[in-house]
Amino acid sequence: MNAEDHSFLDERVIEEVSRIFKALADPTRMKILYLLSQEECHVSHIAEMLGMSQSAVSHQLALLRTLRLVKYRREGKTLFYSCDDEHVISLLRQAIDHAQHQ
Amino acid sequence: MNAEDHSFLDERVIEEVSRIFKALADPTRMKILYLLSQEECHVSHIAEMLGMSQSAVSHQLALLRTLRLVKYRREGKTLFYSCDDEHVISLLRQAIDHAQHQ
DNA sequence: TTAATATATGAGCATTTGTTCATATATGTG
DNA sequence: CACATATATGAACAAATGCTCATATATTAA
Repeated sequence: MNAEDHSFLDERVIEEVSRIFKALADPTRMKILYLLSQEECHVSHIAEMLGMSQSAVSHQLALLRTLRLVKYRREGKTLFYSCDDEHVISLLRQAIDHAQHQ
Repeated sequence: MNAEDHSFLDERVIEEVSRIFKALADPTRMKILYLLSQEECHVSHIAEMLGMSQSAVSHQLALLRTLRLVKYRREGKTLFYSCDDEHVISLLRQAIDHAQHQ
């Protein structure tokens, strides 16, 4: 097969997919996304559930926000986060299912 | 929701899924896997197609081998690599499709 | 055996990443 | 207003990552 016969990937697509997989590749972010796929959570609840500092969780949420994988709503002093990309959750679920059944 | 009401993930599963997504998160490895999902390739062919050094490609192939995402067969001096995990290719394809249609 | 070719691998290095610590910002309360 | 609470954010730092360069290994041919 020669180069011209291949279906190549657009560099933009490669970067976009890379960003998504990078987001999913970190255990902390995986846990956060998995948690948020089950219920809307406020920041300190996530921190408590994962046994992590508020700061560490907040930094990771900022990253997930930048990637538009999560969104939030404010209720007084509290911010409630939830998933904002069902497709990414679907990828995560599939990978988890596969890892669990092997 | 309390901690005991959650479906938590086994740490082993989290690490396993993290390894898979880390493998997919790098543009070079994505390109290699995508190429190998289309055809069996020898190392220097991959290097040429991706415009990368033989060494860089070989290092990444070593990593993908460790994760059992690729396999190879020898033919003389040449090693032919191919994909060894259809599920991971499926995850990659889905992510690519999604990135392409948005 | 010597040389050539294909690939693998170790060391080194610059960049990226994920955390902590300290502090800033935003909202609500008295 | 002052203060408490919830969250965000910048700086710093250690660890992980991906490449290059030099060299090792494996196979084949002369």
